[in-house]
Amino acid sequence: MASLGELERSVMEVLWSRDAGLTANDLRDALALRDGESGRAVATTTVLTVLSRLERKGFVTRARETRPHQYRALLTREEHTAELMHEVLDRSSDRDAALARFVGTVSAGEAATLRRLLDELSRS
Amino acid sequence: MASLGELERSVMEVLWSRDAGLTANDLRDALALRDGESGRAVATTTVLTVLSRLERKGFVTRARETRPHQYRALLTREEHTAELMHEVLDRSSDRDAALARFVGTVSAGEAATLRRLLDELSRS
DNA sequence: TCGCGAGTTCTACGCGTCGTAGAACTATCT
DNA sequence: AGATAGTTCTACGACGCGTAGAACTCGCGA
Repeated sequence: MASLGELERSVMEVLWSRDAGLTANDLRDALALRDGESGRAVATTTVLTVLSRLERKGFVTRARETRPHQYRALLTREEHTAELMHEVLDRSSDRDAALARFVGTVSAGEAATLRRLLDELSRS
Repeated sequence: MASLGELERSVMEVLWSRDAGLTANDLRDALALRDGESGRAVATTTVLTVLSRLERKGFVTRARETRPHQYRALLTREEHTAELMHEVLDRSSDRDAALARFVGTVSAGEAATLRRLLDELSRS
């Protein structure tokens, strides 16, 4: 999976935080709000450029029917994260050893979460 | 953690595959062998450049005492992978949900591995 | 001790990506 | 048909990376 730049990531964050389709202007406004005073005020065309790139990279689809095109994320944030984790794992030659390292470094709470999830998995 | 380019990754692969310290020439040779006919024959200076960049990025240390400097990876490949997985997970706002997605998409064998690892974890 | 050669650092270029956005084009509504 | 909102095209500067020659340094052998 291609990786994301700073602004590209921010746009994805906004798209993930709302699951309705958003327009370029919605996104421009959301970005302006999100970063508040700190001052990321980008032009609408800028947003449109990154949206095109995100579309090309397969992160975003747009509805071309409606006139202000509606943009939405193809995957949920969690799906995206899971996919990235798999990708990282796939690059490792010894997946089990890597998993062992990973499990060895998760917090106690997350270990519990993992146990519960695996439990549910085996029960179904 | 900074990300790696193509050649940078190849160099790390070689360093990970042998745990002794390697010199730039060792690495040049190993890269030439690895890719066999397919023809990645890089100059020693090229290797040295990427080694410097890898050092700057914190992936590699070098022993400056010996004259042909000895380079070695700072982390094992598994540690590196685990760290990347954490990094990915840390970017997610809902870690548990992301973990759930991840667990939901691992193979049966890996699920078993995870159970065993978590078991060992709780036993210690 | 002095220079040679292996090894290292410096410098640089070309390409690709990303943030950035104006200019040019298109579609819609009145 | 014209104004206006929206979209695409084009472009530029910065930066990362592959690539490697040029310049420099250091230790060894004469």
